[in-house]
Amino acid sequence: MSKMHKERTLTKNQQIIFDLIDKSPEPLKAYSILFNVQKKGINAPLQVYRALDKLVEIGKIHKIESRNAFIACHNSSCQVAKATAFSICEICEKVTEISSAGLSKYLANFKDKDGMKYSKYNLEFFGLCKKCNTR
Amino acid sequence: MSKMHKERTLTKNQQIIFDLIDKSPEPLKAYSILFNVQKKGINAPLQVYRALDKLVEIGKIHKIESRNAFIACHNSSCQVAKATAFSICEICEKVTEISSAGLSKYLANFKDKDGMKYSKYNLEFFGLCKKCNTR
DNA sequence: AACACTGTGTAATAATATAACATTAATATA
DNA sequence: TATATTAATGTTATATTATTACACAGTGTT
Repeated sequence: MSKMHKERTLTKNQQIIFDLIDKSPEPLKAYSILFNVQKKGINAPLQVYRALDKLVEIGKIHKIESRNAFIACHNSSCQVAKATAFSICEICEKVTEISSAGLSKYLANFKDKDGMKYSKYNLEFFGLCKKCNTR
Repeated sequence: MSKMHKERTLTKNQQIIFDLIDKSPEPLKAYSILFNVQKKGINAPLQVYRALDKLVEIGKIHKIESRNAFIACHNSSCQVAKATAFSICEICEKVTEISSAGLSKYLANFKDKDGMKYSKYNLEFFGLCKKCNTR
């Protein structure tokens, strides 16, 4: 077997919460997640936040900071949450993860005035999605 | 008089809150602002949030989304909050607004897979600042 | 005057997130 | 196997961030 990505086994709570986010067509908020998993035995905000923290840490989901919401990672190249870019529609709130080799290369190599490089970034673009743009 | 940037006159609350943020060496959170301006007659969260919203809207301050904090704009070229970039030190939490013509040009012209351009963006870089990096 | 618009003041509450503590499960390694 | 260690869980309480709803004041129209 070749040296491939180590698939971490999720714990029960992590799996429940990841499944929910992964199936969702839109970013989910922590308390909306909570309400949706209460039937599965997850009762408290902290249980949700702990799973979310870990899932973000291992790159299975991303947090959309401007919306306080979470989305599954659909970018096979980002095993860790260190370089994220999204487009956000200001009308319908549709969020899409951007995977552009050019963009990620540009940002990963970006240096500030002092020549400083950074280990992580998060970029959120805002505008109108195709559908909302032509309405 | 030439066609220069129209300096909007801030209202009393807006001015009080802008002054506080503008003098601060670090991003300020809404409730920390509230505590600091109570002696000036601003008593309620909503008064703070309303001023913050307006100040963000007219580009006098920016919100650091990942920190829920507000910083004065020190980038003369951004009269409106439509294209922002920051570096954030993960140790000391120092936040600096990045003004790079190259970066802003690259991002302003960025098109996604569908050729879609976006009207706004917010970019947050994370890493260690110079000081923390050499400690 | 009547209207629209923007901002203010206040109280109440909603939404987001963490602290603190006790317990249990999983992993590692002696 | 025992035991030490780390990671995850469960629960209660609480802190932090942000908005809703309503009454009113100032300013500039028409």
